[in-house]
Amino acid sequence: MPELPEVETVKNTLNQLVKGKVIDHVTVNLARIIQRPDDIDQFAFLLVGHTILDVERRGKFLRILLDGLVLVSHLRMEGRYGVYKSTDPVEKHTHVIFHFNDGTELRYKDVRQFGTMHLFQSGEEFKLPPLAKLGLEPLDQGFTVQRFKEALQGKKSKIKAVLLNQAYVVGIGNIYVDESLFKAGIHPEQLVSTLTDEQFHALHHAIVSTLSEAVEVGGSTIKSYVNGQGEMGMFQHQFKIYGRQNKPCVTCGTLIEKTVVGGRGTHFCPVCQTIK
DNA sequence: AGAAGTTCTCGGGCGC
DNA sequence: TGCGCCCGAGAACTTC
Repeated sequence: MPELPEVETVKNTLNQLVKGKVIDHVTVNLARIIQRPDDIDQFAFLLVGHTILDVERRGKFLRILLDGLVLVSHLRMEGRYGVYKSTDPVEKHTHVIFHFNDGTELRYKDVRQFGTMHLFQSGEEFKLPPLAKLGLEPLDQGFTVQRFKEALQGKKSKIKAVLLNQAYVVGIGNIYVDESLFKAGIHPEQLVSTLTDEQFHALHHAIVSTLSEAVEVGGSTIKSYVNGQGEMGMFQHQFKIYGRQNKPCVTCGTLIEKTVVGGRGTHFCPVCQTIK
């Protein structure tokens, strides 16, 4: 489900909904979600009595900051958070519940069960997986064309595969990579080593503008994504290439094609996106 | 039936 | 030979 704009939106809504709440106890219904510590009872025990101070984002990960602890959460394909009253019926696929001392609770639902949670002592989270070795934040001030180019320097793969690799630039997934490559006029299979300076500039601009515009409208909802308040994103209405196979390109009218690149469904315009 | 917004691991290949 | 890097395939799971 979520790429950077969706996770950013979840972060914002969680900050409105759970900041300052104190955890009374934690229920784990599906052990595989909890990656750290190994023991889910220990995971639940460690969180008791702690207060949520803030929610931040690193790439596609949420960092839920508590006093002395950090919960690192990845939604993978279909993970979602919601705040409920403790008396509300628990919906199917609810795997983790953080019960607060005010009669509300934060619930994590995940139909496909791919999501992960790692609990760390504050400050430890960046030294270890999954946050260690993540790439540049594309919406940070420091994400310049120069640094973007340096991050991709020496890579021999296709540009789409490299952009999806979170070790170089974080937050870009299958929707925004196709949208960004279309906007920059670059074919998804062009090798990084052959990109011109002009293409790096165009791609940098396309990534930043596409992600920014998506954040502004709350991300994209294809089928399941909602923010922490159950609201859908709106950016899917602005897709120019993703999911538009066999429809005319908005620029030239040529029918958009769909192939597989790096194992992922890939949409592109065969006229606007040529390999240079 | 096959694909879905993600990422990890594995085996194999290449270049230095 | 060893290492690093890269690729593709398959895996994790449920729903449509």
